[in-house]
Amino acid sequence: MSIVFENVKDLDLKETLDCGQCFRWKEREDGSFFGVVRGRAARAYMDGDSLILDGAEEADREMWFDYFDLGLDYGAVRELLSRVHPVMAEAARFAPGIRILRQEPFEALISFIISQNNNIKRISGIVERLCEGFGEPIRMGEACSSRTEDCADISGEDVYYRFPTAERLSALTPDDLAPIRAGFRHRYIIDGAQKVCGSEIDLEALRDMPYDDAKRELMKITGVGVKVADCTLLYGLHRLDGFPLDVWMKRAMAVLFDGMDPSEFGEYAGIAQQYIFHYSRMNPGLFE
DNA sequence: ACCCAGGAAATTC
DNA sequence: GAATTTCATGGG
Repeated sequence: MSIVFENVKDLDLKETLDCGQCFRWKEREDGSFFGVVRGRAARAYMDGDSLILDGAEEADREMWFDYFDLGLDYGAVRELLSRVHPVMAEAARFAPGIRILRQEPFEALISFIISQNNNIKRISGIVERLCEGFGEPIRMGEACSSRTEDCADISGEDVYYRFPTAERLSALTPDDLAPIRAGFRHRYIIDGAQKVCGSEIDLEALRDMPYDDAKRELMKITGVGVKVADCTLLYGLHRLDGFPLDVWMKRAMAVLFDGMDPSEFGEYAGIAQQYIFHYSRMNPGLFE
């Protein structure tokens, strides 16, 4: 079984899945990508302007549509942003197939807690070990309903794992997380899980809250500062006005944009940020 | 050995 | 309060 979305514009899977916004998609030998989203596993590839999701079920069509943000005209957004600054136009032209994914809020939160003072390759490894160690097993194309381990690895089929729930992670100790080798971030992960599942923080409520209020909520978590909060809002809650400033972005804004204020990018600043981040990271010579 | 990695907390000045 | 150090881990 598979899902096809026809006439998809402005989507390049490599640019979108390998630009530092998500950490669970793996590129295969044939150029397709395998990933797990909201407990659904799929293999994604483009055929012309059709997006194919092998292993996905028709019942999840809307979920996948939302995940790839297919309802937004990124061509129009690119034109809008490109008028703000010539370097912005250049960055958008460099990777016009980037889209901002609608990831699960909790997954985005934990992933970007892990991202601090870390590199993308190692972040992916830690996230993978976190899922394999503490996530529910599923199988290609069908969510595994069993809550025990014995659904895994009986048939010889490959087994995949959901991102762990806040409930599961909230019950752990830092030592329990030793196998994922995230070091000092272990207690941050646990604190985030505890505040989310103890309803101290309602992630869904952050969707329609003034941006700065939502950000302050997230920063109640130990290990969540300004940048991780911005990433959680942009990638997990699709707050496209968010503008995470990491070392690359600070340098880019200072050097390439002459200290311009990000708010000048308007309601789609977060998309601008992603074009600029990717453009900078792929062209480090710009800063020598 | 040293430095850096999509930072933030803890400590010091 | 602002500046500096520390925090695990792995790769260059």
